[in-house]
Amino acid sequence: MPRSTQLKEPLLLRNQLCHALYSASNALVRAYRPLLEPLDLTYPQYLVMLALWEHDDVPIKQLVEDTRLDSGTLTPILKRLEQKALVRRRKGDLDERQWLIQLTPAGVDLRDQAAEIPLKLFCMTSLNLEQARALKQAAEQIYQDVLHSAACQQPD
Amino acid sequence: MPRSTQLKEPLLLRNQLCHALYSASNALVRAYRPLLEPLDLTYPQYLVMLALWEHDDVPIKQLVEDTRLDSGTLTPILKRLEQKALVRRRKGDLDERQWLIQLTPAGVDLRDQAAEIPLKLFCMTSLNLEQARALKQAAEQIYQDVLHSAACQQPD
DNA sequence: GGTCAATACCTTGCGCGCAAAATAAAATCT
DNA sequence: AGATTTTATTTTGCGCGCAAGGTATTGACC
Repeated sequence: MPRSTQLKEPLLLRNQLCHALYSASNALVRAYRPLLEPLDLTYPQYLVMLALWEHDDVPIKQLVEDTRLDSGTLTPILKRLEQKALVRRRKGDLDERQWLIQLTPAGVDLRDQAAEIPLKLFCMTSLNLEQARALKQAAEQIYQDVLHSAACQQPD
Repeated sequence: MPRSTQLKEPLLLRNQLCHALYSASNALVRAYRPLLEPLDLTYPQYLVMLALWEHDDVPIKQLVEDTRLDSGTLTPILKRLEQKALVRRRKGDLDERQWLIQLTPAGVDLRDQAAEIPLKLFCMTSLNLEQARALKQAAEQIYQDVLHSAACQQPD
């Protein structure tokens, strides 16, 4: 396939980077499901737990930043994590507007059960470490580029 | 950052390839929104239209394969495209079980309005063609690897 | 030819993802 | 201090994404 194909036939699905990323992302979330089922977590809930295992007792604002989920998505997720008794919420001491999210002992303990998940998932892929690093960096670049959807300056 | 960090601290969000792909994919769909709004399409609806512009008058089974959306997702999407008079559905001639999805003239015409979208989106990123190709190929590889979620054989 | 399994598609139910609007507290301005 | 704006979070509404279960038609087996 000549390297210009992607520009010559941009409407073909097989040439679409976005479709590849979209279906890969969906497939990854599907692959997480059986691994997360023993923990009774969905993938977005797992993302929140990852964030909290790193920084506990934080305002929702920080979870928005760390997980890259928006607040309208986080609110019901946190409600479910609270129902499972994995997190608690308390009013901020300084700022009455913000809620601080705190792991319960059960939430802290769950970390051990999650410890093997990243490696298990990595092993499902045929990527080596170098490829994975390059892919992650490229995905980060796209995320940053597209985040605020600047206008498009077409080249030549 | 040493190259082994990802394996040493696999639970850190900033080391997670999946999180990068997940948030990049979500950000891309968000970036499509203003471009697709004039066409009155969501991103998944746009995927179906891409598939149909390529192969018209096809059974849903083929749309499942081409778009990589499952049938439970496609059914309501096709219903909405039908409401917008972009597609029609007719019973299969040979097989009474299958529905053939067909573009209407309006559906065919919409292709022209979509022609510039892939390039516009590509221009939002700072990727060059080579990077985009590599990223797409890596995403495809992950998609294929993870598709049927084989068991994990841990290396050394 | 009748039974049984496979196939194509639809429905249901739940959890996001996110834009837009609402609420309430803090900060800023005057 | 009172009015205005900003900030943190919740609510609402809609469209997926997908597992699980259902229906109807076809194909395979005996």
